[in-house]
Amino acid sequence: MKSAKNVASLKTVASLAGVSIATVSRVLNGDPVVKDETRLAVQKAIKTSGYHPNRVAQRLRSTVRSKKLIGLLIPDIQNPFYVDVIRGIEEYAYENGSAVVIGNFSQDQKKERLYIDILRSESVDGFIVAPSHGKDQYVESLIEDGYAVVCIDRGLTNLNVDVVKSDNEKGAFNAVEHLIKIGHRRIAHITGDPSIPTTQERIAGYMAAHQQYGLPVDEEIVRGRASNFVSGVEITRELLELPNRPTAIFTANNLLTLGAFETILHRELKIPEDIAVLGFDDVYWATSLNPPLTAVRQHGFEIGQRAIELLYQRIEHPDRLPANVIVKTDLMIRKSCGFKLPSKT
Amino acid sequence: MKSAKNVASLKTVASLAGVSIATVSRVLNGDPVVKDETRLAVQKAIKTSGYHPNRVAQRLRSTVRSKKLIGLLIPDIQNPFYVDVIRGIEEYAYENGSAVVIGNFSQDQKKERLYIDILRSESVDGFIVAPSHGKDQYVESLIEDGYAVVCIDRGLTNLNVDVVKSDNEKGAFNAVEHLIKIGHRRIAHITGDPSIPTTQERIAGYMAAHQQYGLPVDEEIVRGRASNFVSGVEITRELLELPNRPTAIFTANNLLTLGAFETILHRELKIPEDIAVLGFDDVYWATSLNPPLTAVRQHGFEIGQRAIELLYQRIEHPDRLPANVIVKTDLMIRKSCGFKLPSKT
DNA sequence: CTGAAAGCGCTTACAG
DNA sequence: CTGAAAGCGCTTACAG
Repeated sequence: MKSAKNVASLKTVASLAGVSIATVSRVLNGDPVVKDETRLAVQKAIKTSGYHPNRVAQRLRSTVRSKKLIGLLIPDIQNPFYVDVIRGIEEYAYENGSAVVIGNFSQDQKKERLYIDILRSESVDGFIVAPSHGKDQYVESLIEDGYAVVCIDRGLTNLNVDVVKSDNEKGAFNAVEHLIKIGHRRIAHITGDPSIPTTQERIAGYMAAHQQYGLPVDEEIVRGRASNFVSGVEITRELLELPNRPTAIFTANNLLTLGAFETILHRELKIPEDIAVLGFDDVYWATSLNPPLTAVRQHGFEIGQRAIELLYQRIEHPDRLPANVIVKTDLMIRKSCGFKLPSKT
Repeated sequence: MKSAKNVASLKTVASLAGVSIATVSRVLNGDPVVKDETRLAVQKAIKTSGYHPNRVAQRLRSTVRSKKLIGLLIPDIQNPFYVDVIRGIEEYAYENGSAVVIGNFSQDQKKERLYIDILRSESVDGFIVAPSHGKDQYVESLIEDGYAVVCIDRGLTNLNVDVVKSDNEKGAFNAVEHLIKIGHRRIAHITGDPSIPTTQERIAGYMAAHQQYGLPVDEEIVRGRASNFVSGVEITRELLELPNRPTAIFTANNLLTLGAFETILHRELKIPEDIAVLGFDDVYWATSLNPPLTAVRQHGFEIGQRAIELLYQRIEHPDRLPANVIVKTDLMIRKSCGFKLPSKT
């Protein structure tokens, strides 16, 4: 019997209940037309046979789009922000009987494309994607082919599509404003990968705060290459070696923050006395850092939930207008920035 | 054209190439019987039509088990250890054309069961599971029904099954031995959920080290309830308030470590001078903690890779004997334990 | 109210 | 070497 999955099918149930498979199917789909007596018999047969519908066959057959299988394309599963997003999506999916296929493409476009191909051929009912950049043609083609698609974290420049993301500009603005208010005048910004839209939005917030408070921007201390840990380490090092060192660093994501923290502590400099650190992305280990990190919290879980809600709606109403949901961020003030800047110079 | 996925099928390709769908199928599956001329024509038609096989139909049709779709059941996607495992599995799957469906059941047995049902009815070709406990009947039933199953992190007590996991006992032993060697004599152990096998194995390692070095164990400072952050906070607090406070704490996973760290720093105690901390699970933020954490590194990525390799083998040879792979751990010595215990008392 | 039948996109003996 | 046909497990008009 090994390796033989003798699963009950419609046929099993039908013969057990003495009806046709069409009738069983109707009962399963809650068709009210079925006679009560028949329904009861079928339900009993379903129970005793331990029948579970075969979703593969369902998916192959049905022409109307259902919500059984959702494809999820994540740029980096190691980033806790995306883990929160995933949890938000999964919780909702779970409650509504959908399954989620996660493809983690690790910021690799070739991998992203492979996953899109696979998920297409698995006939997923919809996609939730963080496009690798603003004009991601593979994601565009998905929409053009009529798939239900919701973007998270980043939108598409050429196409009008449902998007759910944080208010990056406002979040960055609030962060920098906070630094200014507690006395900082020379604030560095370690940005993420400049090609990613989010990076640009956070830079915009940084600039806007300077503008509003009449502070000049020194382009020399606004720099970024990749969005990863190594980049955080390197750029922090560069900043610390500047003759006119900044008094605060605003990092654009949690990996960069980690790089900055490690580099600063390694040099035996004190946070925030020698240099303050404020990071975009609040994460679960932020309060265990020493000192605890002041951070811009993104609501990843909510972003995930809103995204899948929109996806459900999109599947039901393919023609409704695309929505653009901006989720607010919160500034979590802890100790890594200090309260008042020590009167220096 | 909106919402109408006009995808090329075998039929499209067949008529384009002027052959039957059977022939197209043969070409796709590399059947050597096809005439070269025909093959070329078909291949050209495949290209021009942009054909991609429909995996749903393939899965429905084929009786032999393939490796196209792997189901992955993860107890807690927020735990970076599992994220590493996922990455290991995914990388291998990606290279071999498999897709991975991840179900994150959040230590919730009901959710685990739902996901198993869903994945069953998606006809996955195999499962990789971390069973919620040693006698997880739902996982057992999977094996009994002939599915290919590989367990990670924890095995099954009643059934002989492929297992890949860390050498928990040895890892814990090495950790405690290190603490003893640098002078600690009173070492607390904050354990994970006592019902999880891994917890027991780590406790065993703790005990073995004490035994080997002739150190008595004080049961009062070996305690644990859940495997989460809150439990880490609470138990650390209890330990710190003991009249005869331990000089070191060995925490059983990264969440507990975080709880301990935060609690200790919150009391303005110094690590390692006032109390040393050594954690099971090395994580990417461990070096950014202040002081950097001495930790037992598990090789999650490798565990994932070994698991999916075993799964592939199991699918090919359903009857080969179950393997039990134990992956070694490494002790990463950093600063949270100090080097020599300050001569105290 | 229920059943017979077609068909979703494939694969695979079976003929020829 | 290639095609016609059956069938995987469903759903859904169409008859009755």
